[in-house]
Amino acid sequence: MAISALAALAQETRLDVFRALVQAGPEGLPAGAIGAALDIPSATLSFHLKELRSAGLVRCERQGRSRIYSPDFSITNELIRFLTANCCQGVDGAGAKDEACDLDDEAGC
Amino acid sequence: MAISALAALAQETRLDVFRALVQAGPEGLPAGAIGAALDIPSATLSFHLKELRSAGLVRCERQGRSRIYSPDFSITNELIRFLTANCCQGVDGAGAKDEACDLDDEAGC
DNA sequence: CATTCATTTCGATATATATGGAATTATGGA
DNA sequence: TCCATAATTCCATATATATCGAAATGAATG
Repeated sequence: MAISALAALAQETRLDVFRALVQAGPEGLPAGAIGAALDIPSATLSFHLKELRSAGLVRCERQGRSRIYSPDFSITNELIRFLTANCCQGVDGAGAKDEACDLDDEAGC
Repeated sequence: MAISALAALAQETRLDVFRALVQAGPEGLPAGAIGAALDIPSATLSFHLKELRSAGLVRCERQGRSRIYSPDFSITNELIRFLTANCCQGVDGAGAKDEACDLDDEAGC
């Protein structure tokens, strides 16, 4: 599960779409509205929505000629639990430095 | 930041490597030991370690002829904060269903 | 039933990622 | 200096992802 959820969110457009749906709340949004708001061509949007859907991050229901997409938080919550357990090991990590990650700190390595 | 961290973890081999490092703790592990433990060819491993490094998820320091990799939790912690804020919106989501995500629930959509 | 509107699928194309053998670059001894 | 070891880079190759116009599907409506 973790991999597919991570992969689904690891893409600019898709993350934008998902966040828009989170903002919209449980009511969700019709595909067209998402595309209009984020300026994404319909074919592209459809591709990404399918991706989000198959990762279980969004649900979809028909309403007239529209399709209403809405966020499903169960997977994100699982993901957060997974990351906390497997990738942090209780380490609370103080205050998240804002480094540029240049690859050349630590010089020689 | 979120995108690159998500992308770095959204890959089986890389997630395995990162988890191994988390398990190993702050002491870290030499590249060779990781490769041996997970049975990954050196070139492949090197590729993934670079990827993890450029996402800021691991640090690396020389020690003799080895290179010791260790987990850096600042980014994962940031990531968790990000997901909580942007992808959950306080919704606690009860108990994470374990559905198979077949794409064909909800029938027609 | 023809038309319009919302959205998806198809299909062509471009780009990015993953894999791993072979060559290369350190580094620590004998 | 020469050799073995540890790891990286180089390179060719395979596979997966992203993009988006055009065609197809499906529902509402006159």
